Amino acid sequence: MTETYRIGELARLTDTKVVTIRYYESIGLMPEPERSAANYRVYAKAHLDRLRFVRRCRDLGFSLEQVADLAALSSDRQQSCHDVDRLTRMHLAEVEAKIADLNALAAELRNIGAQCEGGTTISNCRILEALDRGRRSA
Amino acid sequence: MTETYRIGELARLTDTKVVTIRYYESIGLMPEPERSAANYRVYAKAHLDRLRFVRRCRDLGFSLEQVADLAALSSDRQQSCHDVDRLTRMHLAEVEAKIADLNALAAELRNIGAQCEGGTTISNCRILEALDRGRRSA
DNA sequence: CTTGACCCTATAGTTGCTATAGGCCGTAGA
DNA sequence: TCTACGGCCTATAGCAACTATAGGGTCAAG
Repeated sequence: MTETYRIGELARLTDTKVVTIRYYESIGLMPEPERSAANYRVYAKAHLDRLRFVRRCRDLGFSLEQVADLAALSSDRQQSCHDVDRLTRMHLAEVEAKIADLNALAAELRNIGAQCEGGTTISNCRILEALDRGRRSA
Repeated sequence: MTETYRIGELARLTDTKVVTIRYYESIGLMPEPERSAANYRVYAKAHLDRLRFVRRCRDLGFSLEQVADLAALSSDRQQSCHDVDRLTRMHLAEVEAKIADLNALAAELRNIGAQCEGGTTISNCRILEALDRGRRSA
């Protein structure tokens, strides 16, 4: 009745590699499952749920530590929602900062790339000159 | 006349940590400098130039491997500029892809965060419900 | 002559996995 | 019955790009 899964099935169901699941277990992010007579890991539905939660958080860019925090929070149903909200906001702020950084970077790369009009040899490559900015005085 | 630098000066001039400079040397990205009688590294202007180039490329998000490629290209002054241009374009494409990813992610986080209107406890936290999407059937 | 800032090497830790070696389990075909 | 195959097991090492630590040598100033 209570259906169980072996590690390979769990991996397929969650689009996770088998080694990654074992890794999550090793760092305490996944609880240790039962073992079969042959010492195979035997997972229950709760493990599948947990792994899906972890993967979804990872897809959203949370670090493993943040995922662990979120998971811990979610299991304490009496607690205030406040910390979850805070974690989410902080993460969003990080993501937005990274986007800003990358946008600036992309602009600069476009700028640098535009210097190259099919120039001839390295000796007068304007891209390298741009990369060298601050190296030679002019 | 030919001015020299010790590793700490080089670090200060390029805003790089001392250990990082040694690390660059260990992976062949920085050439091995002369040594003083006391076995201190003694750098010349060329090393400063090289390190500035490396740091600038890193700031622009190139991987160490890409930096090594760019440096190798830039030293062969007869060669065509084509490869430099290609590397830069490829990198720009990667950066743009990452920006797109992060934008999607930020949108989702904002969406999730908007669910929380100061809800009370974890047991009815809408953020966690959103993170659980796909876990419970409904 | 000792304090303190600097330098040296070598090794281990970080994050989030991935890869490899070496071996057991269970079943299906010859 | 043997054997080949996929799946499972543990343990360890490797990836990027550093950072941190331990345990020591050097050198100029007070």
